[in-house]
Amino acid sequence: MNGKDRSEKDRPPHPRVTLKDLAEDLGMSVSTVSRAFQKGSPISDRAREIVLTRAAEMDYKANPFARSLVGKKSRIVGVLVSRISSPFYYEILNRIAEHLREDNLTLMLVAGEHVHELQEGLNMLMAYDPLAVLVISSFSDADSIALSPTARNKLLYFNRVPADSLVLGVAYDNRAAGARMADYLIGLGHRRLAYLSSGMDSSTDHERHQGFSARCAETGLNQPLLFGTKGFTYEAGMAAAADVVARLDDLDAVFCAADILALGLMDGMRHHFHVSVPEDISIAGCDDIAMAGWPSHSLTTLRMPRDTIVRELIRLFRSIIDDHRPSPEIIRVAPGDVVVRNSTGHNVRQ
Amino acid sequence: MNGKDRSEKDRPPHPRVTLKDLAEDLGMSVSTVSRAFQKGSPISDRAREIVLTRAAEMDYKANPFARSLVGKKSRIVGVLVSRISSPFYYEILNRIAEHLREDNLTLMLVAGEHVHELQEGLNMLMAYDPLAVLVISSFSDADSIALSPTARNKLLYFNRVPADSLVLGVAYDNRAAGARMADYLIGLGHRRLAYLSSGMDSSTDHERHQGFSARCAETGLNQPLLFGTKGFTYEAGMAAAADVVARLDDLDAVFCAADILALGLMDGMRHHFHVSVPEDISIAGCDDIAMAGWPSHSLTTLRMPRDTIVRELIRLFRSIIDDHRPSPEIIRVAPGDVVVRNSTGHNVRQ
DNA sequence: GTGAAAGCGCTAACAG
DNA sequence: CTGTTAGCGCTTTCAC
Repeated sequence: MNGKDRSEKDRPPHPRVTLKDLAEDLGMSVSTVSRAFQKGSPISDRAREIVLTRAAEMDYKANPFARSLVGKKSRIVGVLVSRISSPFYYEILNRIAEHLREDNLTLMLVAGEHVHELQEGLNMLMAYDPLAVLVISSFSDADSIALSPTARNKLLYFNRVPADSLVLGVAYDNRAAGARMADYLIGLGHRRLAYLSSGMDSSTDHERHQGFSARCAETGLNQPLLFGTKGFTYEAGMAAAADVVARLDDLDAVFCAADILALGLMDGMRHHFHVSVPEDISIAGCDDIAMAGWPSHSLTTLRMPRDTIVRELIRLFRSIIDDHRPSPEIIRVAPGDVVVRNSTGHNVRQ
Repeated sequence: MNGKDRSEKDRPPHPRVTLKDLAEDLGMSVSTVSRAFQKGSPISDRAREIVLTRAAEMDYKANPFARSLVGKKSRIVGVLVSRISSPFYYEILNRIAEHLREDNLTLMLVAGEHVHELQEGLNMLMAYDPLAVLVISSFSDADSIALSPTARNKLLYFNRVPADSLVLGVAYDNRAAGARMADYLIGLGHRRLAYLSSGMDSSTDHERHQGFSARCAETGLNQPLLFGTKGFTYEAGMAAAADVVARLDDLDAVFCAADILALGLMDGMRHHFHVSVPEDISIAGCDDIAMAGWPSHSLTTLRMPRDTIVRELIRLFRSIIDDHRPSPEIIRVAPGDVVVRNSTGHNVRQ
C-alpha cells in the first residue's frame, strides 16, 4: 500500500489526520511539521505559524501513543483511590482532575477495595509510564502495595502515609488534632474522657487517638476510655451508643474519630437511649463535614483545613510532574480551630 | 534483573523489558514471542508456555503505547463526570472502575464544571482512541458538547440523557417517580400539593416535576404550586423554607426534587419557623439517600433502584466495549417503592 | 533552518 | 508453525 491516495474508502475506522497528512498538505517535510509542535526546536517563526494554523484548520491531533512511544514520557498521571472512605476524596479527585486538564495531562484512575486489586491496577497503570501517581487512602492497604523502584519515586501519598518515611506525602497532623480536642474538652471542665474509634486500621484514627490520649496524660488525667466500632459510618457510630451508654456514669465527654461516627453516636444516644446531648454527655467529632452544621445535630468538631491540604497536595504533585521532585518527606498540615456548637457543654455533673 | 548500561547521573528512565529482550533471551523471534500474547495466533502450545513463563520471570510488560499504535485500538475507556452533583456518581465511578480492571482496561477520567472544560477534556480523551466513553451528568452541559461522529457512537449517557434520541443512555424513569409520589400524597388525603425544584437545568428535576404535575392533573387536582431554589443542596432546601412558610395555609404537602433539598427544607421549617412536620405539612423527597433514614429526619421518600440502574449501565457499557454496540436508545429504569417514614402523614387539616 | 533517515516496541501480513 | 519484513505516527539525530 502506498500512503499517497486519500480516498475515503481506504480506511473508515481511522479518519485521523496524521503529521504526514499535514506535511503533504503543506508541502513540507514531516520533521519540520513535527518541530512546530516541539517547544525548543529549530524552526523559523514563519514556518511554525503556518503549520500551527493549518493544523488547527485540519483539526490535527497528535497521536499520543506515537508520541509516548518515541519520546518515552507520557502525558498521563495516575490516581489510586483505596476504598470510598469519604466524599472528601472525590472532591480532591475533582480538583486534581481540573488542574491536570489545564496542563494538558490526562488522568488514569485506579480504584479498588483490596490490596491485590490496587496492586493489579497499579501495575496496569505503570505500564503507561505515568509522570506521577497519587495515592489517596486512609487505610493501611496502600502500604502493602509492592513498589518497583521506578514506581516508588513517582508516588505521592495523600492523607494516609506509610510508616516508611522514605516517601513523599501530604497529611493532616492528626495527633495535633487529637490534642487540640482534648484541650478543648478539658477546658470545658470534663475530666472523664473517652475516644470512639472506627476500629479500622486507619492511620487517621490511630493518630487522633494517640494525640488525644497523650494530651490527657500530659494534663494528668487518666487514659481516656476507648470504645471501638466497625467502620467509618453513621451506623457504626449509632451501634456504639449501647457501649457508651453502659459507661455513661463514668463519662463526661466522647471524642469521635470522625464526624460521621459522632453523628451516628449522637442519634443512637438520643433516639435509642433517650440520653440528652450535651446535658448528659458531651460529644465531639472531627473534620467538620457539612452535616455537622445541620441544626438537627449541631455537632462540635474540629475544622480540618481542606484548602490548605489540597493546595499542598497540588503543589507537590505538580513538582513531581515537572520533575522537580522534592525530597521524600511527609508534609503535615496543622488542624484548624474547634468549631463550637451545641453538642458539647460545660461539665455540670460533678 | 537486566544488566544494561547504568550511569547514575543519567536518568534511568527506561529499565523496561521489551519483547525483543525476551526474544533474545529465549533465542526466538520477536513475532513468535508476540504471538504468545495474542489470543488466536498460530503458535504451538509449547512455545507459548515457554514464552509466558519466561515473561513472568523477567517481569515483561507489553508497552501499551506500541500496542495501540500498531493495533489502532487502545485498552482505554473514558469517563466524563460533569459537576460533583452527588456521591452516587462516585459510587458508580468506583463500580465501573472495578469492572474495567477485571477486563484489563484502564480508565481515563475527565472531570469539569463547565462545557468548555468538558469539551477540552473529551478532546484529549478522544486522542487516546478510547473503546467507549461514559458520560455521567444530570445537567444540560453535557448536551452541548460537540461530538465528532467517531465520538458519537462511543458515548453512553448515564442519568442525564440528551433530548436527541439518537444516543445510547441509561436513566431513571423520573416521570414515573413524580407520578408515584403524587399518588402516594394524594392517597394520604392531601389535595393542595407543591413541588420544590432545584432551579437547576437538570433533566431529573424537570422530569420529576412533569410526572408529579401530570398525575395531579389526571386526578383532577390543581397544578401543584411550584417553588424554586438555587441548587441541589441542603442549604438551598433550607433557603426555600421562607417561601414555603409564606404559603403554608394553602398547602398540604411538598414533594422535593431530591432528598437533600427535602432535608434542608425540613430543617428550615422546623428550626427557623417552628413549623411541625408532618403535623403542619407533609414533606417528601426522592432518591432515598442514607440521611433520609436518620431518626433525626425520618424522611418519606422514593427509593430509586440503584443496583438495577448500575447493572444496566455496566451491561451496556460492556457491550460497547466489546463492539456489540446496541442500537441507540434510552433505557428507562422504573422507580422503586415509596419509603414511608415520619415526614408525611394523613391530611387532618381540612 | 530544513529534509532524510533511523528507530521507539509492537503486530500483522508475508513467506518459508 | 516459525522467522522475516513492513510499517503504526511520531521525535530526533544527522547531514545539508
